[in-house]
Order: sequence, then C-alpha cells, then structure tokens
Amino acid sequence: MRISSVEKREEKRELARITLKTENFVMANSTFITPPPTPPSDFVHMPNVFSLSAPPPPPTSSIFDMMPCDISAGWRSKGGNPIVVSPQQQQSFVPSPASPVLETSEVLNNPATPNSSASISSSSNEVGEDALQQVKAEDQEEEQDQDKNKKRLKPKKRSQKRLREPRFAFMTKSEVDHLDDGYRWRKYGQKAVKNSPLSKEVINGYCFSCRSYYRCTSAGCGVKKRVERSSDDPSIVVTTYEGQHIHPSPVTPRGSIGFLADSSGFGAATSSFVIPQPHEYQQQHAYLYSPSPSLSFTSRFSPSFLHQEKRLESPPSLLRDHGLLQDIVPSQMIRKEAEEE
DNA sequence: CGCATTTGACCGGCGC
DNA sequence: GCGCCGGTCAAATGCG
Repeated sequence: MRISSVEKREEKRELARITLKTENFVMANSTFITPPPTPPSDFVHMPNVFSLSAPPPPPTSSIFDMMPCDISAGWRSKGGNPIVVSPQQQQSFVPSPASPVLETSEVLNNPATPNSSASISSSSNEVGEDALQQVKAEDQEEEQDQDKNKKRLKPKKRSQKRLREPRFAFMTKSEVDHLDDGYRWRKYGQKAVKNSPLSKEVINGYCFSCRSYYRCTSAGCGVKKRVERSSDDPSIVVTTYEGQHIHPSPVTPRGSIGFLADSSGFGAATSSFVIPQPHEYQQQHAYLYSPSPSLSFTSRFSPSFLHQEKRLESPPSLLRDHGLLQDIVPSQMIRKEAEEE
C-alpha cells in the first residue's frame, strides 16, 4: 500500500543518507580537520571569522571547521538526478595521495544529504483529506470574515517557473547557525526537517531540527541561503548559497566573512574572503577538494572563500596559538550544476 | 515606528 | 490524479 511504498522510498533515502553520512564523517574525522603541517601555497587558513558575530560561544565551539559539502539534495529540484562522480572523474579531481580517505569515496553527490532526513508518511494528511476539503469549501465564506484565520488573501504570483541559480554549499562546524558572511540576510522561512533524529527542542536558541531560509536584503539581489544542522553531527552547520550577489558586501566587519560578489573572479582585493560566484565555478562535474598542490584545484575551482585575501604569512599553528585563527579546512568540495532549464 | 523574525498556509514539482 | 514535500509567501508578532 502507500505505507510500503513510502517505506521503500525511505529506505532508499536512508541508505543513501548513510552512505553520505559515512563519508562526511570520514571527512570530518580525516586529517584535514587539522591542517597539514605544510599547507599548500594556495591554501590558507581562515581566521575565526564566525565567532565575532556569534552569540557567546560555548566552550565546545572552539573549532570552526569549514567543509564544502554536498548539496545535491539541498536545493536541487525535487527528483532531480543527482550527480554521481564516476571513479574516473574522481581520479581526475582527487589524485590526492594526501587524502586517501577521499579516494575511498564513491558517492559524492548523494540523493540525500545528512540533513535531509528520510521523510515519513504524514498519514495525518491523508486521513479525512476529502472531508477536510469539503469543509474548507463550505467554510470558505465564513473564513473570509475571519481575517485572523486567513494568513493569505491575495493570490500568489508564481506564474513563472523559477530559475534555479547555481548553488554552493559548505559545512561549518559551529554552534552558530547563521554565520555572519558580511551580507545582510532576512529570514523568510523555516521548515522542520522531517524525521530528524535531532532534538526538536531549541537549544541555545537554535532549533537543531529546523531548516532556515534566508534572502539577501539588498534590493534586486536574489541571493538566498539555506542553513540547517547536520543530522549526523549537530555541531555542523550546512549552509547552502544560491545565486550571486550583485552588490558589494554591505558590511565587512573586522573578522567577519565578506562574501563578495566580485565578478572579476576569486581573490578579490578586500579584507575578507570571497565566495566563488556561480558562473565562475560552473563545471561539468562535482569537485573535491584536495590539499595536494598538484591538483591545480585553485586554478580550476578557486574558492577564494577558502583563501584569505591577504595570504597569511605566519604559520597556522602560530596563529592558532594566538587564538586568532582557527582552522577552516575544506575536506570536500562539491559543486553541482544548477538545473539547466 | 520600522525592520526582522516567526509561523502557518499555500504553491508547484515530482514520485507513485 | 493524488499526495508528499521543499520552498515561499505574508500576516502576525517581536524587538530595538
């Protein structure tokens, strides 16, 4: 019956989820969490940019790990074919002798993210659906009088099919959900993650089982971002950006991340780091990050947001010792083409 | 008072 | 065709 099919689907998702989960954990536990002794020249550690705008950081949030991650199940159109990187593609992107863990990864773009928990059948919607419909129709006039009960009176303007912008996601180990990236965001929605194993309680002001939707507040800038907690590790925040800013960062507070919309490319001259604009990292395949300098990673996919604009001269360890920097180590970067249509 | 957030309803795509 | 579900809207509410 319906339940069985739903269960099937759930099984599929769960299986896929576990696959990616394992991988993500591998990533998280890989040596990349701690930077290699001698970082490649094109790899620079990030300062602890997040903590400044964050609420008083709990003792456990001493490490902020930034991990570009899978977004295949995030803002992809529902039912869209996930991009699965073939072993060949993997090899081309991840020769990575320094990252043996990555070599073991086979499924890079999984139909399910660790956060996209398998959905359960909302049987409550099915029970008495028709009756509810009728009741709704009958009570429509009455409801019109009850303004309080009607949240939407105007028809929505969704005639046109929305175009999906290229998306970019990364994982950040932080207890702060909404990271300050230098832009101003307005929260326009929040959804509970279905079947989330995480607590639905709000802890420290954050709902660990909720997914938040933000939009850039700048006029005409349609950049959106989605923030959710990883179901695997609640300390990991998965942030997914969609679109590109058409304006400079309104605020670049000291120590904050300036995700600049620099059309000239990566590594724009600012005091912050730059999020790669979608058109600049459009590639045919997903990408993996490898610390190996031989991987010409930055030449093909130069996520300047991973590189400080002003290259740090000091060894990361020294910076860490000063408590100024914390390592943000990309362990995996996957970028997916936006839906073509 | 203005802006940001909350939150339930609604829309539309996709799978079955 | 129907139901599920992700994403979005917009009134209500909160907050400085």
